[in-house]
Amino acid sequence: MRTHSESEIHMDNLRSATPFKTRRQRRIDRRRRQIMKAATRVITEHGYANATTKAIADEADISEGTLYNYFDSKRAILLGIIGQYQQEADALLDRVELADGATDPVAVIEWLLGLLLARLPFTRVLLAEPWAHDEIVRAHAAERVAAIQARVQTFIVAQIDRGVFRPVDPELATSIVMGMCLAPVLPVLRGDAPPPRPEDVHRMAVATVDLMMRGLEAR
Amino acid sequence: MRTHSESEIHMDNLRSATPFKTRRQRRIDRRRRQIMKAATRVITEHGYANATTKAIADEADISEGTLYNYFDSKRAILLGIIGQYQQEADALLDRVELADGATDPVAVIEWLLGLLLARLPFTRVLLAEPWAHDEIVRAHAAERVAAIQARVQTFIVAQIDRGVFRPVDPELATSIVMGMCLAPVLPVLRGDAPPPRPEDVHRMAVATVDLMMRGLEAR
Amino acid sequence: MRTHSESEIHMDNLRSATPFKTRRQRRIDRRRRQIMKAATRVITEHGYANATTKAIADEADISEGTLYNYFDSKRAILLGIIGQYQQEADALLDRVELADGATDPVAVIEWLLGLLLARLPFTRVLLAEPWAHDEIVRAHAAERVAAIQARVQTFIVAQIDRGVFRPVDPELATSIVMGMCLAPVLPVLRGDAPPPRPEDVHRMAVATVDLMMRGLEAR
Amino acid sequence: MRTHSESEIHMDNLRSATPFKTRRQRRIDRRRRQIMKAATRVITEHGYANATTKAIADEADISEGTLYNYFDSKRAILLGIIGQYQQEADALLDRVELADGATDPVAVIEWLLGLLLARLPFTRVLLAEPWAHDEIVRAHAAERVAAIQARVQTFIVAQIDRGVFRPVDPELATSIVMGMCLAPVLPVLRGDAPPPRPEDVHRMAVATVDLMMRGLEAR
DNA sequence: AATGAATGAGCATTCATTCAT
DNA sequence: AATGAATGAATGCTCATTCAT
Repeated sequence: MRTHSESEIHMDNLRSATPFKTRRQRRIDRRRRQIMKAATRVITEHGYANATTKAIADEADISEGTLYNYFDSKRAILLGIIGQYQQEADALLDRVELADGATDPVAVIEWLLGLLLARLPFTRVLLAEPWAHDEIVRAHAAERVAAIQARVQTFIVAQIDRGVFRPVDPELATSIVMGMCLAPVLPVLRGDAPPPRPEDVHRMAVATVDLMMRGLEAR
Repeated sequence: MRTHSESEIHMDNLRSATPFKTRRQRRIDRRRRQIMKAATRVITEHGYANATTKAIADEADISEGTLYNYFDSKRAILLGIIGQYQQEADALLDRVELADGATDPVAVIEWLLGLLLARLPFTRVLLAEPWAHDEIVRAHAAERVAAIQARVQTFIVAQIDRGVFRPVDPELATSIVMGMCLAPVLPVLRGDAPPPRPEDVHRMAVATVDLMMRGLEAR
Repeated sequence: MRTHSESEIHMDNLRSATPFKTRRQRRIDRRRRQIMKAATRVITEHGYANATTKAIADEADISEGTLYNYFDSKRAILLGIIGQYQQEADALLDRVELADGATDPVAVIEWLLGLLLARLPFTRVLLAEPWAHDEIVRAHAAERVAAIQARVQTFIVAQIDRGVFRPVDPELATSIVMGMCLAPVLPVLRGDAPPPRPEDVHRMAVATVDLMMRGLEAR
Repeated sequence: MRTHSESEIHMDNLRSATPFKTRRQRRIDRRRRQIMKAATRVITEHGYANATTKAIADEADISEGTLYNYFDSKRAILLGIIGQYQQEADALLDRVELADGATDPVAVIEWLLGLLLARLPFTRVLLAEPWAHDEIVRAHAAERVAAIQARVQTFIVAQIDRGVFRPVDPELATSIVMGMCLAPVLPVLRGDAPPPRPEDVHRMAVATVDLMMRGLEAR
């Protein structure tokens, strides 16, 4: 079967153009998601380079051969995972942007931490595997991060214009703000700490926003 | 050669006891550094799991067999790299601690960014490979990060006690501060941005300290 | 394929419970026998330590990778060979034991020599490789020899009790009797002599029994 | 150094022709014996194929390079060991032959068992390694065994002629007699039993001669 | 003569991918 | 469409042998 990439494109076309999919197409989509889910679990636990196609197939409860009916290669599975995550992240950012400045910043950060944690395995794959030095994978992940960075920067600039934020270097501030958001969940991502309970996530968000807005300095 | 561990111990003894090393010991040390340097380049480019012993040997301009005269295994090379980096990082932290509160925070951050960037390949290996899912490597790296975290937290607590910092949750603040420090160099580490010039590093340090101390909020 | 041990167990269950095997199981068994046969040839010619997996695969006319679909390791192949030989040897001993004292001793020895010679390559592997200094292999082979030794000793004790044999030290006598049986075929096993024709085997058995029963002494 | 083989020959010439050796030659001989002794220990423990030149050099307390100043190759060491053993075995057989028929057969067997056991490591190497399937080693060992066999057979024929032994097939009887002599020490050679005490050796010799002369049959 | 670092061919084993059923 | 046996290139590692010092 040489038809995956084409069928992927086809699928995307269908998805954006019309909500109709053939029964066949739905079955294919279901299988692909099943495989990506299994692959995410395996990659999360062992890393992409150490994740064998056999392990992924076992986890997905299908045979190794079937894997290749739905993806061209092991790498294609990783790219699929990244693409899927991208959709969810974009959706979050859309919601934040819509709500605009009116939104409570604590709530935004809490949303973000929530997404990072809820999609823990995906986040791990997204953050850990770019270092995997596979040019294509790297490019995909870098593009993803850049997109998010751009939207955050736009938001910060808007807040400065509006006089809510002090006038700071927007680019550096964006980097630093993103670093601040990532920092509290890093130990969890690394598996060095257990996933926090919802109230912990709230505390994290409050502390992050507090530091982000007011800084460390005593006044 | 079964002598690495013993010779390492010997070396350490000599190092702490006297600055004298035999000509042989110096030759061995030189070779080990040469191999670690080559391995760092290869691992930086391809990731640990994809770095073959052949590639490392080629990069070091020696034969594959010779590699094993100086390290017991591929993993031992990675641990050697981590160990060497650790020494340099500890030295920096010692200097900062000695200088104490009197030090200009901008200078401290600049030092830190400088270390991260000067040892760019080492930093990359240290940050990227804990995800490698090799328990021993992971433990080593985690321990390293924990040590740094502890020293930063001690510093923050001291500043709070002294009334320099506001009373904030020390643990969360430590995470966030570390995230803020790491953030500006992350794109460089990922290879998505070129290494900054010294004046850029200064700008970064200033901006980081400014945000860290005063926050985003307009007043 | 991680299924060897399980499928082996499954096989055993089937074997003892019912004579039915799936088509798949039969194919697997056939392949395993094919590999063991090839390995026996290679090990016979070069010794276990010098038998490469490549040579075994070539001899079995499969690829090296396929080898590992049926055995976990090179050593597992050797253990498989020993295990298979064990079954045949046990079957012979069972038949001899059933027939009991009534049997003509010449016929028994002839049977034994026949087994050793008919399974010449297996015998060679069994006798040569215990020296291989691989603890697991050695233990397997030693256990095998001990089992045979025990049955022979039981037989000798019975004959002494029955007054057919003189009262001799049973343990030493057992060793010596086994040495006597092995001796005539040793040159063949070592490849220093061609395999004897059936009538030669008969002569050997007659001579062995004659010496064993009546000794060298002129009377 | 390309001079080993020549110096070996030279040495042999000197040895047989004259008792004088240069100081240099004596030093060389001493080193060679030292190496063979070390190699015997290592080969005994790990088998020839698993004995590394490093292990042999360590055991002999010299460097790996020095090994090659005294032997052309690893195999040459094994051949040297076999050659040395041969001299000792020949000496024993000479003594037995000289003493002739007058000798107590129990004493002869006891001597033989003693030699096999006293030179346990050598015996192991001689018996175990012929299966190593190295044609040259095999040829050497086979020749050795054939020489001993010939002398034993000559002895048996003489005893038959003299009316001491029954008229039996001399060739088969020789094999079987040798098997009988080897049998009691086999477990020791295999490392499955501890070396017997001198009184045990005597018991073995008595039992072996008893069985050998009178057989098992009750009369 | 002695050393031991350097070599590189060779080894057992793994795994992404293919393809006959 | 699904299977899983077969493949073989690639990997980390070993070790007999060489050779500059």
